Amino acid sequence: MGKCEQCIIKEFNALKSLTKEELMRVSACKTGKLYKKGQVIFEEGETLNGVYCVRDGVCKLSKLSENGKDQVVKLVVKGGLLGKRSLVSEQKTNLSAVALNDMEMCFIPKSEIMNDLSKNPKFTMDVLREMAEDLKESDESIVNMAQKSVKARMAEILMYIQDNFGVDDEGYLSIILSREDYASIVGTATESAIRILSAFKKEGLISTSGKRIKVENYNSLKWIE
Amino acid sequence: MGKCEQCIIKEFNALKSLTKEELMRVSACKTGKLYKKGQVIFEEGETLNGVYCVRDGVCKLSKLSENGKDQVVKLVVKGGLLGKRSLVSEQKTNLSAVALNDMEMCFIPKSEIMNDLSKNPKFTMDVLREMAEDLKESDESIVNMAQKSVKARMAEILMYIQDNFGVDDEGYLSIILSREDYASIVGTATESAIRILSAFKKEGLISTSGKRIKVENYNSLKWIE
DNA sequence: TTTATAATATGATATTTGTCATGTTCTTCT
DNA sequence: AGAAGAACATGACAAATATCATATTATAAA
Repeated sequence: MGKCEQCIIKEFNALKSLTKEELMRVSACKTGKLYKKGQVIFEEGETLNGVYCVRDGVCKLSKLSENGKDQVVKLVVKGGLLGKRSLVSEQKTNLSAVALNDMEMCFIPKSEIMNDLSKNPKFTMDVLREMAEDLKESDESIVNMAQKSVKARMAEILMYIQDNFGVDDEGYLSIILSREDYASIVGTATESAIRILSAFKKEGLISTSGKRIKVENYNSLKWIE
Repeated sequence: MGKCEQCIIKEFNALKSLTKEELMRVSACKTGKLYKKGQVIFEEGETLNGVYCVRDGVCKLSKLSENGKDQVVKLVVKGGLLGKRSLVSEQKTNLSAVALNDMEMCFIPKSEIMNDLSKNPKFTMDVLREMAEDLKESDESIVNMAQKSVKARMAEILMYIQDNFGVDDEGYLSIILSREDYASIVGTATESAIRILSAFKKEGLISTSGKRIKVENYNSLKWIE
C-alpha cells in the first residue's frame, strides 16, 4: 500500500492539510480495505472508530426510513471522506454506507487522527469547511425534496451525476446505478423511477445502453418541472 | 448591553468554549440588534460578515425554491448561533433568516472571531460539533421529506416544537406559527397544511386557541403515517 | 366603530404519485 | 445452453396532494 505523504487522493479532502509528519504517522496506522459492489461498509447505528478515505469507486450514504425504505442522502466518490462525524461526536453513525461498485478505501483509526484535529488548526478548519459544504448540500436537498416534483428531482440527479462525477469515453454517466438506486435517491417508488426514465428516453432527453445512461439533452432536463 | 463573559446564553452554543479574555474582546466589539416579528435578518445570497447569537425569540432559516415557494430548513431559538458557515467560507449565505416573533440578538463581526477559530482548538471543535449536529438533523429531514406523508410530517413538526421549544403555562406550543409557516416547514401547500391541522383538531389530537396550538394526544401523533 | 386586508377554512376538481399485478428482458449459476 | 432469479417495464387503479374558487373569521388601520 502507498504512503499517504505521496498519495494524490488526499488533495481532494481535508487530509491535505496535515503536515508531512502527521501524514507519515497516519500512513503507518492506516489499513487498506476493499469492498465489492453491494457490500456494506458500515451500517446506521454502528460506532465508527475512524474515517474512510475513498481511493476508488463510489458509495451511497443512506438512512432507513420508518416506512422501511432506504433514502440515499449523498453519493461519495474518489477523494471523499466517510465518517467525519465520528471524529467530533461519540454518537453512533446516523447513516449507512454501501458500495455501488468495487471500492478501494483507506481506513484511518480515530485515535490516530483525533490528536491532529486538536493540534493542527489548518486541518480542523478544513474538516469544518467540508462539513459546512455538506450541510449546504443537505439543505438544498431538503428544499428539492419538499418543493420539486419527482420528475424534476430525477432530472436534477442526472445532471448532478454528470456534473460532479463525469461521463465515460462514450458519453455515458460514469456512475452506474440501478433503477432502485435512482428511486431511493430521488425518494420515490421504483416503478415511478422506471416510468420517468422511460419517459425521458421517449422524449429524447436521455438514451440508455443496458444500465448505462447518457444525457442527450441537458438543457431540456434543466427546464423540467 | 451585558458582557459576554457573564452572559448565560452562550452556554447553549460554541461561544462557551472561548476563554475569558477572548470573550471580553468579543464583548467589546459585539453589537446588540433587535428584530420585529416578520423582519428579515439576512437574505439568501448576502455576504455575512459575522455570526448572530440569539438572545431571545425565534427565527426561521429558509431557502427559496425555484417554484417560488419558501422552504423552511431549520428553526433557531434562544442560544442558537446563526451564520456559522460564514466563518469558514467566503461564500454568500445559502439561507434567509426571518424573525418569527420579536427577537433580541448579538452580532459578532467575523474579523474578531476568526482569530479565535484558528487559535482556540476547543472553540473550533465546538463549532465543528454544532455543524455536525446540524448536518445530522438536515439528513434526517431529507429522509422525512422524501419518505413520509405530509400528514406524518405535520405530526412530526408539532412534536418537534413541543419537545425542543416547550409549551407555555397553559400547555400551548410556545412557538406560534402561521399556517403558512407550517406549510413551508412541512413542504406543502398552505391549504393542505390548514386541512391537516383541521383534521387533527377534529380527531382530538390537537386543540387550538387563536393561532396557538396545544398537543392533546402526543402518542397518537407519533403513530400517524 | 367601521373598513380594509390578511389569515383561516372548506369544497370541487385536477394532477401527481403510489400500489398491485403481470409480463419481459437481462444476469448469473450450473 | 438452459434454468432461475433479479432487474426492468408497463397497465390499471387507488391514494395523496395541489390548485382554484369562494366563504368566513381575525386583525390592523383609519
